Amino acid sequence: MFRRGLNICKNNNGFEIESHYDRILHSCTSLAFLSQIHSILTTTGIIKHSVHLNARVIIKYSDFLHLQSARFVFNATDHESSSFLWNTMLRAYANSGFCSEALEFYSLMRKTGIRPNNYTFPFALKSCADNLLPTYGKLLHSEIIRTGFGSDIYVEAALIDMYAGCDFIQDGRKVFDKMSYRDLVCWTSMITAYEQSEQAETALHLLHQMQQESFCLDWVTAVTVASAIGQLGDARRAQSVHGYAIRHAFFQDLPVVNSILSMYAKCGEVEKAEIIFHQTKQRNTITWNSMLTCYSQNGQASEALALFEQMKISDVNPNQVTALIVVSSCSYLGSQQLATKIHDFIIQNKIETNLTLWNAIMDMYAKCADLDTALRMFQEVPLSHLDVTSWNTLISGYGMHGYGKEALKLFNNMITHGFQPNHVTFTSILSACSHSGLIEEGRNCFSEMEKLCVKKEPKHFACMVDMLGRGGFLDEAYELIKNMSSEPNDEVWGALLLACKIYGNATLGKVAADNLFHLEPQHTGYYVLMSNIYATSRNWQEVGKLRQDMKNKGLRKPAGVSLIEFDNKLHGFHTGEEFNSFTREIYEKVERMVVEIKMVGYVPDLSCVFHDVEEEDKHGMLSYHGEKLALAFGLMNVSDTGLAIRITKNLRVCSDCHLAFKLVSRVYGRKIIVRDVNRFHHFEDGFCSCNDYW
DNA sequence: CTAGGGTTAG
Repeated sequence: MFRRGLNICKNNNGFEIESHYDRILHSCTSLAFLSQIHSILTTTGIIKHSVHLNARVIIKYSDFLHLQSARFVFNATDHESSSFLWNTMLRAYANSGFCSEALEFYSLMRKTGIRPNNYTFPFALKSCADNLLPTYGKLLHSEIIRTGFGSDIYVEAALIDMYAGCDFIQDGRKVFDKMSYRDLVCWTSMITAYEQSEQAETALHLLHQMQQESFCLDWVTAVTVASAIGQLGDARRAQSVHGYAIRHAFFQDLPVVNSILSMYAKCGEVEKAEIIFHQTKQRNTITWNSMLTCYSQNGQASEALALFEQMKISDVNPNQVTALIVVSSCSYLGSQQLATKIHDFIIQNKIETNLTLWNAIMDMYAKCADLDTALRMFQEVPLSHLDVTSWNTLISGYGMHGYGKEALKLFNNMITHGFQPNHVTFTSILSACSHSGLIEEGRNCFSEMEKLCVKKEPKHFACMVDMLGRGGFLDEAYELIKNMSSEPNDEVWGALLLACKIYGNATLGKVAADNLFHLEPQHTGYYVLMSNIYATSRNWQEVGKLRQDMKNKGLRKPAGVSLIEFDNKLHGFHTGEEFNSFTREIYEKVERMVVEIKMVGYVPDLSCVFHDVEEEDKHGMLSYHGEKLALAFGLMNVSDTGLAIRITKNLRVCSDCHLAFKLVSRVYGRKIIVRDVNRFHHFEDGFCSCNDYW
């Protein structure tokens, strides 16, 4: 009935039929419905008479990523005569990301003798950018000039995008400069090109020029500008973009909200990002991910994980990006229970795990003291599918746990299997050697760097200085620094300073410290280290001087926090935690703990106390160290004695706590795993896996 | 009758 009615109509007025179906196709939202319409159009023969409807069906199929059906429609048409349907098919390929198909199709078009026009080139160019084919793009450029379309504004804009996409910003700029007329889109394209290649200042400079030519930003430009300012981390200019967006009512557009949210995140303005996040009622996955990133990038990993719990019960679905952020937050916190939970979530929600995410999960397990799982994941992937990051992750994981020999084996395996190591590989292997005291092996690796074509960077020297310094080769370490080809940085001097602390070498320590105070005057850790060196030699005068120096500069010792997982939650303990009903019990436990380990020979190591306070106060301050509170909490709550008590600390564990933990592990018969900023310590029966070498 | 610039992660 339906069909006959249409046929009657068609006989009366063919044009009306066409626009009728055009409307139906336009509002078509499912592939099944589209196929139905398509078959009606074919059997009635309506489609034969309308080039326009053919084009509409092709585009519609490509919207559903059914390029085969689209191509089928194209092939059935009489397309020899004009370039219109060719352009449509090319558009279908290009806009759906089928870049190589698009380019193949373009060359077929040329071979068939169809002349490209101003509509053809933008689509062909787009496929070069997405496909990173600068050579082909340049070829097209000369063809564009030859065929006389070089000053079509759409073609020029596409050229700029193509060059930008292929990382040839300068060639894009040449096109831009030659344009006789530019509209807002061209300006935005050029500005985006600079922003994407991390030339934020140039991007903003161009924006300024654009405004002088009386163009106003639209919401797309605003997004790009927000991104550029985020790159610079300029909180003042961030505020002004925010204001501009509000004044021009761009805040209706979610992409603008998201880009401003992440701009604030990159400027370290967590509170402002939070306000925007809470004000936004219609959030999408990007909104959530931006806020998660904000927390994770600003050192608030626990907040990120808490937000993730909220996201789970929201109506928005986490994706691969979400997984990456959450996984890296968990790596930072080092909680094994959470690691398993997050991994399960990824599997249950069928989040596609590419190699990047796979490596991140491996890293999470390694940093949550579950090396076995990390290794299993590594072995699950065929060798040919692994990348350098996979190897680096495992090498550094083994290194952190003090398995230097295994790390070296992995490193050698990697070379044997023909993988090209990079700068991260050497940082990992050198620090692995350092943690295990494998000095000779470390020296060998270091000297092999040139042969393996990896440039020696300051951080590699820092690893070497750390390794030699811990091993007691202070002079060799200092010589290495003096012979560096580039200027030694704070990491290098920091490693030397640490070694001087271990060996109580105040003279060399002062050399390192003076360099550090010059390079990083705001970094409190170095003042603390140097004054610890003075404190060890009871040079209270110098300790006082340094402390006054810090006071004058308004510096404070960073707050140490120790995290312990219990009941699927993380509990944080700060040094000098306030006394309340909850902590009272814990303090009492610490007191009992100290009494018990004193019976097996514990003598508090007072050198860890920074301030030169009265001796009896010092005892008090030591027992209030966050890691001791966390340990007491663990002893009270982790009732399964076969289970290790796991603690993560944001600073280095101090030597007093290290000693206390060893003794607690013996007296209480408990395994304790501590991750500090540098490495893992596995305490068991009075010993630590680091062999007191850390 | 067909075209272009955009947000998160790494």
